[in-house]
Amino acid sequence: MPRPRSDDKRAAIMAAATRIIAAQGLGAATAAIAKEAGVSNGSLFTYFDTKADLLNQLYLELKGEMGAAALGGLRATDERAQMLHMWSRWMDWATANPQKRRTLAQLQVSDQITASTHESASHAMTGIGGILERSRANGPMRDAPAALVFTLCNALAEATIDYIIGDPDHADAHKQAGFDALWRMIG
Amino acid sequence: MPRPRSDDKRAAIMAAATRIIAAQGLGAATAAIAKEAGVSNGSLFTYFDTKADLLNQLYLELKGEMGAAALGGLRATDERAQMLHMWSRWMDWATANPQKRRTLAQLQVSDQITASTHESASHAMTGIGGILERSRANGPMRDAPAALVFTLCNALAEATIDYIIGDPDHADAHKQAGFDALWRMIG
Amino acid sequence: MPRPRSDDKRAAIMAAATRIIAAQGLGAATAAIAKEAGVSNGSLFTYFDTKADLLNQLYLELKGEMGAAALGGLRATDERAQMLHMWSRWMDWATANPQKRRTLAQLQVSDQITASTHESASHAMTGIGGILERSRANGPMRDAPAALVFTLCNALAEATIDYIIGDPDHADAHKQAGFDALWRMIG
Amino acid sequence: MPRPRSDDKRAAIMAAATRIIAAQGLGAATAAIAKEAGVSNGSLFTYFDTKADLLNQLYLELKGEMGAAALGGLRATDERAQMLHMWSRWMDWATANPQKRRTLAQLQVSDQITASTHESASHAMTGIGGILERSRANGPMRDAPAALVFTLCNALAEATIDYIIGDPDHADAHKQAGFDALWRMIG
DNA sequence: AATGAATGAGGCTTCATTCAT
DNA sequence: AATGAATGAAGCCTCATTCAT
Repeated sequence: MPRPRSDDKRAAIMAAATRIIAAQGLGAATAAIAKEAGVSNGSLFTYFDTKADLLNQLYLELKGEMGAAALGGLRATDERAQMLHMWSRWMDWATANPQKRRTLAQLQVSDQITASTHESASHAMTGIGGILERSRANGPMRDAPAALVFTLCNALAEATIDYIIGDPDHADAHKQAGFDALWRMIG
Repeated sequence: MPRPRSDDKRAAIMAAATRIIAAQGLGAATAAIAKEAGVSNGSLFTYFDTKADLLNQLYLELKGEMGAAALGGLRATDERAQMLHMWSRWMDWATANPQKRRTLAQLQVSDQITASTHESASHAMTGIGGILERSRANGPMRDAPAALVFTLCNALAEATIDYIIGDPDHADAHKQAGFDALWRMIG
Repeated sequence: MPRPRSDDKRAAIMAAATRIIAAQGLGAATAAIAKEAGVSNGSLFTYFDTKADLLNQLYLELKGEMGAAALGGLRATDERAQMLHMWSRWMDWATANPQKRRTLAQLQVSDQITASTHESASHAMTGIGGILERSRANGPMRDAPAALVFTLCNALAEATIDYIIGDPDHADAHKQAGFDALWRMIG
Repeated sequence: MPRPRSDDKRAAIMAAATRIIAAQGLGAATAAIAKEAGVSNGSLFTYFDTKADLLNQLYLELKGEMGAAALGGLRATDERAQMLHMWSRWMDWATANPQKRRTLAQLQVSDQITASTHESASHAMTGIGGILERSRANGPMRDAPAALVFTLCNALAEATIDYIIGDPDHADAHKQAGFDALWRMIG
């Protein structure tokens, strides 16, 4: 299958998938996604070989977007400030894009996502990982495996986001509380 | 008097569902579950009204079992010791029952699980919550919302478990590292 | 299968079947009928070998009851008076027992009812047939085949009943109009 | 431009349904209908949303065809001649299309047919109703409700058809006998 | 390339009937 | 005899994917 031309259409399908999956879960029919994208049933399969393929690419894209959002506007300050900045951006992106967040969460645990996709996705987090490494370099977790620290940090972020989404009126307070907890953990 | 409804059979179906879902995901066919349970296709539906019903009950059971495991053998010592004991038990259960853990994780994010089921399930965590409350009573998070603290703690546990499962050779070290992180966060 | 003893239970099942089929159609589950009869699932099959068997017996019973109702209280008067009396009783039974009527109508067209059952049922109509024969003996249809006359008469009755049920406030007028039409046809 | 939805295929499904239902009753499986139509299992559902939908459309079509058949070739003569012509056509259609007739009869009493479908179908009978109205305008049923008259007439027709189908060798005689009875009733 | 009809393999669930108790 | 659990064959419908146009 040759690379089809219209990137717009591809993007439309991705966006539609995000919306539909957020609403209906991963069981959503490809036909529903195509319709939401304003594209025909069959066209979807000229852009993605397979439903699983679509899912994997969507995962990569969302994860990448999230990572980029977290890292945007970073300036050269001390570790704590950088970390806080990143944390804040991360929370902001998640609360501003609840559908993307929700879909991403579903994809994360889906068995349709390949191991290799998971690995690629982790690259999107490299930047975050770097900051994290520097942040913990002199803290109590300095000797723990990097991946464990990263996993813990990620879990904290996800939990905080979940909590914020459930109680958006106190978003800032929760955001701060989450960060403080994080920093106590690693800083 | 007819053949009475057998608790064994119900349990067999639950166990089979755990195994099959761990292997195939929530999309697993009821027929596959029935077969694995050594029960006929239709019998499954005399024990559970619906596939969703089975899933909800399974969620409740697994969550309950996990909560009970975490709380078993608790003795009246200081908070840190209690918390550590609980943490340890929790990790042990999870690593000893990877399929249950995996299935539980899938159920947790499934949109088939009712809000009311989620609520019931949270009761299984009450005991854990109590210890957690006492543990943080004099710590840095003493003023944070209980639910947020709980969410963070849970996330830390899940992340640690995930990590342990991925690298079981150093289970004890990771378990300890996770707990230290937790304690720094709340203790 | 030996004839089971409790005629009460048999009757209860019949009555339940009448009610359930009136409400749900012939597709009604045997389990639903059993439940309505206050009898267990499996008991139904000690009274009737098969669902089709139940249906056939029910057909026979309802048809017989209807025939008997039509013929009750007949006195030796002239043909027209007898016919009118019968017609009136027939309509009355049908309007007083709408569920039986409705179920009977469904059974009449069902392909589950055997040819031999249909034949047996026709015996229940023998009495009616006799009166009909005498009524038409000197009328315009005196030379038509008896069965055709009977069929036409029956159709007229059914149609009139249908109409009465749909507009019960003018039952008597419709009853009379139907009879007059009948008498013009055969009398 | 995709393969357009084929009217032929739709018609084939309708025809197949007529045949299969005539033979097996309304319980016939959609798969059987699809197979008889030479169409895939799932294709049936691109032409009809639901089995009930198919049934309703089939009812409409058959009823319409029957009504049209009855009214074909009508000329401006007196009422009795028109009525006879119509009656004759009606009988002819029914005897020439026994499967359609049989299926139509099943549908007529099925609870799958919507009230609104029944109403639409009655429009197909409007023409017949008109002739009937003129026919009875000076007869003994001139003051009876139109619907009742129609119901009776219809019942007579159905009964006559049933009888003819059961004894096709004397079709013409029965046809005439039925009509004479009708005319005595209303003319 | 785009469209949407066509395909047919399953999936969930129902149900008549049988069977252990 | 009575009960209701057990069985497994269908049945309706959905859906990813293919294909004719």
